[in-house]
Formats: sequence, structure tokens, C-alpha cells
Amino acid sequence: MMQISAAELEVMGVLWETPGLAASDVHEKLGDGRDWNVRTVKTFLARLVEKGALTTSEDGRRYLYFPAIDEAEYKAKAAGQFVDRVFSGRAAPLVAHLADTRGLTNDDIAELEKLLGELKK
Amino acid sequence: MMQISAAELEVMGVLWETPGLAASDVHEKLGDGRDWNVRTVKTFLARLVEKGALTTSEDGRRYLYFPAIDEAEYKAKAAGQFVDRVFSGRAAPLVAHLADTRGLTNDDIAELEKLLGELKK
DNA sequence: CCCTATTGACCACGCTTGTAGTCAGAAGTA
DNA sequence: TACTTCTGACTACAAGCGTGGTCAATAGGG
Repeated sequence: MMQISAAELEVMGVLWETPGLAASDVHEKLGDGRDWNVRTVKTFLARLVEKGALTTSEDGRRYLYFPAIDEAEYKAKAAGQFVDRVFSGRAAPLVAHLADTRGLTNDDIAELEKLLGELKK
Repeated sequence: MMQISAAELEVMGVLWETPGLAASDVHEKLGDGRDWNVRTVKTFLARLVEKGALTTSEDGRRYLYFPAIDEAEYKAKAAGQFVDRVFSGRAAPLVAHLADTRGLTNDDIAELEKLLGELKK
């Protein structure tokens, strides 16, 4: 499973949320804030298919796109790679940094505590 | 503050740990596992200087390199960007994924709990 | 039936990244 | 002094990435 770039990942995000869209639908759903030309989006779609991250099914003269890789699995791997790359594999400092500069909300903290509670079992 | 690539970040790591090294020293310290040609390392150093991430002081006919950006600050920002990019800004799922596939150690969990305890204050 | 909008296929292009090679000068070595 | 070595400066070059243009076919609107 190859590397997915930042821009490509946004496209994947749309299709993880709503699989089976055509290029123009993806373009439209990205519309908010993201001001890409349709052709740019199509390039990303083509590259993602080439990389094996998407599959297509024909629908008349256009394609519908479907994720070929699992979202949770991909993100877990990306998180692992990031922690390795930037924090030498140690997760705690990452969270510390996030807490420090992003100001985790009380909800975030509660969620993490719950998570840790489960992990201890 | 521009983008620092994965390879460049490894070089920064060496200089954050030991500021004021010459190119050949950096090369040597990277030696373990990292099998880059000295010239490759020099390219990274030059690019980091160009990007403003390192400064130099002359030492005879060579340079000594010093970090020009703060390690904690950089990593905090990188963490924030990563969470935004991959997890839509939500930290908790990130930790969940890490816990899931990387198996946080008991020490990690203890450290995180302590951290959360402090955050609650 | 003709024109326009849309679609996939292919192409372009400048920037970054990883990975070094070349070159000319200085410094140490025989 | 002549040779090797090390240094920074500059150059190279393919792959990946962000961004979008061209083209030929087709489908839909008037």
C-alpha cells in the first residue's frame, strides 16, 4: 500500500464518508473551502486508482469510485508512522504536545481517560 | 517556517540532540542504520540552512550547524498539522488508533494518565 | 438535429525530495 | 614539494505532488 499525499487523502475522506461517487460529486463535496478545479480532482482520483487506494465501477460513460483500503486501518498506520518519524515511536510526548498547543477540550480529556481505563484492563 | 521533510527531520534530530556539529559529525552520528553518503547529508544540511531551520558558524574552513527552530515547538506544530490532516483535528481517535495497533505499553498508559491528571487542573 | 457541457485519457510543468556527482581550494602526509 | 583528503559550492536527475490544460467522444437541452 503506497503513500497517499495530503491532497489525495482529502479525496479519500470524501469517499470513505460516501462511497460510490462520481468525479463531479467528489468535486462538489470538496467544494467547501477546497477550491480545486474538477480536473485536479480527477487527477487525484486517477492517481488513487493507480495506487490501489480506490476501485471503480463503470456507470454509463463515467466511473463511480470506491475506497479499496480501510479507513481505520490506514489511519492507524499513518499514526504509527508519524509517531515513529517525529516522536521516535513514543506516543505520550505526542499527546503532551497536542495538549499543550491545541488545548484539548474537556470532552477530549474525558474521552481519553475512558480510553485509558479500557486499555488498563 | 517552511516544510521539513522526513530525511531532513532526522538531521534536525541529531542537531537538536547535539548542537554545533560539523557535517561529517552529523554524518557519523546518523551512521547507525542510516546509510547516507556524506554528500547526501550535506545536501540536507544546506537545504535546512536555506529553509531557516539551521544556522551556521564558521570554524576554519568548515561550518558548525545549530538548530534555529525549537524542537518542542516544531513537534507540537507538526503534531497539530498531522491531527488536522488525518483525524480532522480530533486527538482522541489518534490515541485510540495508536493504542490499537501499536499496543501502548503500561508505562505509556501511566504517563498519559499522569498527563491527563495535570490537564484537568 | 445541432450546440454545449461533461467525461475519461493523456499531457504539461514547476517545485520538492532523496540521492548523489563534480570542482576547486585548503590542509594534512609522505 | 607532490599527493591525497576533506570542505563547501554548485549541478544533476528521476519520482512524487499540486495544479490544470488538450482532445475526442458522448449525452443532454433546445
